[in-house]
Amino acid sequence: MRAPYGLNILDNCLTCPVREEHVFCNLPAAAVQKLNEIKSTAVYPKSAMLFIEGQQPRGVFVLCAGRAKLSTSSAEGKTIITKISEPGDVLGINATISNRPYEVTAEMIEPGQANFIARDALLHFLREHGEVAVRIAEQLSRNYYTAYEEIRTLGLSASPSEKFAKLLLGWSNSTSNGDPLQVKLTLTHEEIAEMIGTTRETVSRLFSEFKKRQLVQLKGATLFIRNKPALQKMVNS
Amino acid sequence: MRAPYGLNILDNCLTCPVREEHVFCNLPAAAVQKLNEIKSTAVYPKSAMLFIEGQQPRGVFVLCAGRAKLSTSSAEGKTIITKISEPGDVLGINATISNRPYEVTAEMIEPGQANFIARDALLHFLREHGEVAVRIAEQLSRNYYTAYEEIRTLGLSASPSEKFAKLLLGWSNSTSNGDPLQVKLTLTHEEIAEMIGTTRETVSRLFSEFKKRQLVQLKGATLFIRNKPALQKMVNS
DNA sequence: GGCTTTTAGTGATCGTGGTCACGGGTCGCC
DNA sequence: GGCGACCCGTGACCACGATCACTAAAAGCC
Repeated sequence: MRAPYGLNILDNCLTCPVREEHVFCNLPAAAVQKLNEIKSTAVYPKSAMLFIEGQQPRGVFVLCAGRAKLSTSSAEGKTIITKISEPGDVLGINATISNRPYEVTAEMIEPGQANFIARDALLHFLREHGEVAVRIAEQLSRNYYTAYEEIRTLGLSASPSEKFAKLLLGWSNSTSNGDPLQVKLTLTHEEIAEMIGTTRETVSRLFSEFKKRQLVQLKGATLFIRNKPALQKMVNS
Repeated sequence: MRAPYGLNILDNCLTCPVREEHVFCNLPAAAVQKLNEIKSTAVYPKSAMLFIEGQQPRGVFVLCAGRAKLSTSSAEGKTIITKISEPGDVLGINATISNRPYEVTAEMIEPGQANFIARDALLHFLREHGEVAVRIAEQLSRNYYTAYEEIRTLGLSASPSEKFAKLLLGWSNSTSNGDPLQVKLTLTHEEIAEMIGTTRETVSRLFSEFKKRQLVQLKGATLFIRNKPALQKMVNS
């Protein structure tokens, strides 16, 4: 069976490959069973919005396939991307737990699939399954540390080149498959600019400069990191 | 009895004036009793460090008197102040709960007093008193939202004047005593600069400019906000 | 295959805010 | 009182990156 957008529907993406930070993985069978009852699965095209900054929290989304960008923007239209979420991530958890409006907008940047768990059902489920509630608390704590890192990056590193280098190193470390020195580029320069708080043109120039300085090399959509120590020295915080 | 630095020692600053966000206020008598057993009180001079960024978490500090600045700094010596903590605030809670190194440095900017609760004792106490654990979770969530606001400020508002206006408005809203249009200035220009990610000189110039534009007026150490709408229009995010 | 739309690269210009330098003011301390 | 440490104000200079403008390339789309 083929879903729209050439995507295979996954029967149950709650039972995902083990990744330590996955909130809903490696749970007791009873909990998984209950989760399957209260979740609903949907397929999303590229550019679909899972939720929008400022909306009342309806519940959480567990990303099964495809990636989503989390962003927030100002009245003047300037946008910052705070995170690129990958399959396994739980989106909207802070807003849902504390019952405040979603603080970010979640938009699919690839076609994908996600499970939705409504707020009421989730809270009820958490009360019954304390061990999952603990996982949620840990996730909240991790979110805080991630946000904190972002503050350090934005507040302490002055130059775009520094932030750019930090972003590249972050990508090379979190590379899911194989060689940590090659990174598949999937974002536009515009999106990269929104991640490091600069402009598209500056990102273009940074790529040129880094290539010229032999720090990186570009083959197709794959970026090879040629001089990791130099990059690390630029970051050096 | 007089403590050093002309400070009265407070017998029990856990029973503080009610402020909604105070984690340890308005607790059942049994919990307060237990807290008093596991806490220890100390007096700190100005510039004393409660804990330092990167240290293993020893426990939490409940600030009773005096204020502390929370800051983080980069290898090159650049520093950002993320928060000015007031009496009643609990410091070091994220690190202590998640057992990661303190992410900030807490330094007294006035002589003061704080209760210390060691990590083990606190965790044991939380297990016995679920209602306090819930308060802690709420506090963690608040911390996240505060951090998130900081990211928006740093990432979205380009100009120092915008961030400066936002800071002033924040102060005027959180003014503890009376008139929200007058603010007691207690930080040096240097510290203000570290809060909005700019330099001391720029802060000086911003004060001059805002005074010239009749936005604010300075009498001694008190700042009067003369044109709040104009300030809000500058922020406008 | 040719069309529009999106993404990338690059030059020219210009403003903002960082940096450096210096003078004056205030507080605390021997 | 006088000295030193720490703040605060302001001018001059300059580099960096935002903005604008335009072309080129690549990617969807009938």
